Amino acid sequence: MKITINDVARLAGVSIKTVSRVMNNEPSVRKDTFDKVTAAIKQLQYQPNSAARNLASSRSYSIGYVYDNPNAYYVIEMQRGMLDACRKHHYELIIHPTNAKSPDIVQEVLELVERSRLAGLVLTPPFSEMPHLAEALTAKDIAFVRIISGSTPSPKLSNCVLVDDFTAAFKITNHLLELGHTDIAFLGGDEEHSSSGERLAGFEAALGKRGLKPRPEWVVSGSYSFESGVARAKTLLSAKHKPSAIFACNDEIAAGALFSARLMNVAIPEQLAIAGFENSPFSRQTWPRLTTAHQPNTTIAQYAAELLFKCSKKTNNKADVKQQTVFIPELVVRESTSPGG
Amino acid sequence: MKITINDVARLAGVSIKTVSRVMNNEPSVRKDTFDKVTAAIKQLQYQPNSAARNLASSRSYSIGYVYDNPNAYYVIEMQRGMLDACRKHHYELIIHPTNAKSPDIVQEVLELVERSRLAGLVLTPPFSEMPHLAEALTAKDIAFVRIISGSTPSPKLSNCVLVDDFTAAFKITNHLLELGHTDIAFLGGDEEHSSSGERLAGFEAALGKRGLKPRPEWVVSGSYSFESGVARAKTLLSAKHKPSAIFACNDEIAAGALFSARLMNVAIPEQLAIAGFENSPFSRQTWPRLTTAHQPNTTIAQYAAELLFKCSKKTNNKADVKQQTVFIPELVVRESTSPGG
DNA sequence: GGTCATTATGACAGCGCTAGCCAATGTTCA
DNA sequence: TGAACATTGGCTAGCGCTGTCATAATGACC
Repeated sequence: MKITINDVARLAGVSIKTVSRVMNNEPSVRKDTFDKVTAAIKQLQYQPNSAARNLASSRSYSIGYVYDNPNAYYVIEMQRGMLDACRKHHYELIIHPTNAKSPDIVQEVLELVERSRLAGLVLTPPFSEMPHLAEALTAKDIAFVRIISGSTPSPKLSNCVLVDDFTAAFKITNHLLELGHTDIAFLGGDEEHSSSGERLAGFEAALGKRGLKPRPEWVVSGSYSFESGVARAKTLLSAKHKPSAIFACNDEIAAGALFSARLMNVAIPEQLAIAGFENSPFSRQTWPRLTTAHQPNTTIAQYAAELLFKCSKKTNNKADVKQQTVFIPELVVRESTSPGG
Repeated sequence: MKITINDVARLAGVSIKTVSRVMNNEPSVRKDTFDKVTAAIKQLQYQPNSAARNLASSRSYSIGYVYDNPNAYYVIEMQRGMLDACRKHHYELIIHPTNAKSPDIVQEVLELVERSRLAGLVLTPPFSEMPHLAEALTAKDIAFVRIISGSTPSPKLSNCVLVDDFTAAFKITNHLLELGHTDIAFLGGDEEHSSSGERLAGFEAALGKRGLKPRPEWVVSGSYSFESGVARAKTLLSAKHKPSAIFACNDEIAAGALFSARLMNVAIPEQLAIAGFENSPFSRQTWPRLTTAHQPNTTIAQYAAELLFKCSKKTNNKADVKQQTVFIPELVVRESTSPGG
């Protein structure tokens, strides 16, 4: 009942070895041979036995996604993207939620790779921002791709997918400036995340371009949480001189700020414009809905996984992998900054 | 470098086969032999090569989680629980997000099982509520465990983990009744989810026990979304005779209702008590925070996976698997119903 | 103590594929 | 035309484990 490589070989009129060559994208297979085999594979709906492949080649056809992120939407979208890439390339995705602050985190990840014989890893913050983890993986010759905040490709950032938080923040700030706001407050996220710093830099740059400077008391650090947004907005809006707009470092903070504003009878967006970041479902569940920056997480993750496959496949030379792609989150204008949406 | 079954056998002074027996919990291994082998495994930190096991036994050590649920928190918690169980039993979890409404969904799931050689599946709604899927899996002799809404074990529900939405809804309603509310409105979820019906039944039962009946116009169906909560609460609160409490079928609906109430200057909980369901992070990000029912998703999922392992393991007789466990979500009282929390 | 039933253990053959090598063909280009 | 190269097949040999079956150890019983 089960279709083996033998059946494919027979149907295609070639040897097992050649089918294997095709399956593994090995070079030196003529185009027409390749097509014949591909057709046979398709016709028989041949699915290679991955256990046998893994065993024989002593490498696995699965990649790992290590995460530690309270933002469920983010995680779901990331794994969705990786899964899409995996399906295309007949890989499997092994997910591994864990505690990033564990002291043995490096060891744990290495063990994961060994135990599940992973072909590589996709790392998101905070794992992608751990230099010692990257070093350990490199030392063990384990392929990995990092998704990190950044705007300028550099040799140091090889095998990275960059998300340009700077430019996105610049765009959001610019949007607020174009609406006539100059008194803009910035509510940062956790400072250990580089994304928060990048977004602040983008904010400052946009102001600077117009000869403006942020008021120091309006650049308030905190954490990426609803509560943190509530508290900071309350303070800002209680002051004598109030900002006319708030740029929150993510949607949760923005929702918190919005909440405080409502409680204090501040009309949104008439008296106060609020912008978030992420375009999480959350940003559509406030009222007014939040202007935000859309991060195409699924696409980013898919791209990262594809990059990983390139790195780990023997047929590719590693030289061309050093290229870096930069994703720029898009501005999404909604009612929290602009009455019409 | 890599430790194989050979190393363990040598260290324990037994044959490879005996180590294999121990690894697979096969019967007829003497206690002292078992201990010797176990010690050796531990000492060497032996990790069996799953590819080899799969190949040799032509069954896999991985289970699948098929889902289609917009609620990211739910999905994350479920997969977390399954993953915990998998780690314990040296299984792997294959996640498979898909579209439940696809016409070929049964075929798709069957192919997934075949392709990834899954040992079994854990199904959550809506997949767990598809009779034709269950039939197809049974016909193909594929092990699966369903997580469904229900309160009474029955032979029909073999290999099910039940979540007692009825009793939880009863508890929530009772909580509102105890606070003195009698004018309670019910905001339902999507009607195709049996959970919504179960919760309504629990609501009605609690009222009935006190000789009360729900007012028909206060039992409003809709969907499990924020917007649906906003709209329905607005209608309710615009009527001449207003409810003094709202039982929303999930936290999103409750948050929407809360939002409408605030807009209409209805004080929470003084003029209107609101309760949700799920205890999602969402329920802590409103203000006041939501009274809700905590569904221990991670535990439920872990339990379901364990049950699946029992079903699919050859060493167990299937008779004892028919037992059904019922999880009852716990009442969590917060400020949206009771001023002090 | 001997016989038989039972349990515990081991030898051996693969699971379905890949790897590496060499030989046998084309195919190309000087 | 010949040499160099690209393409394919045919072998052999596993990968690390499990299944099957034979064998050895143990126990029960008269």
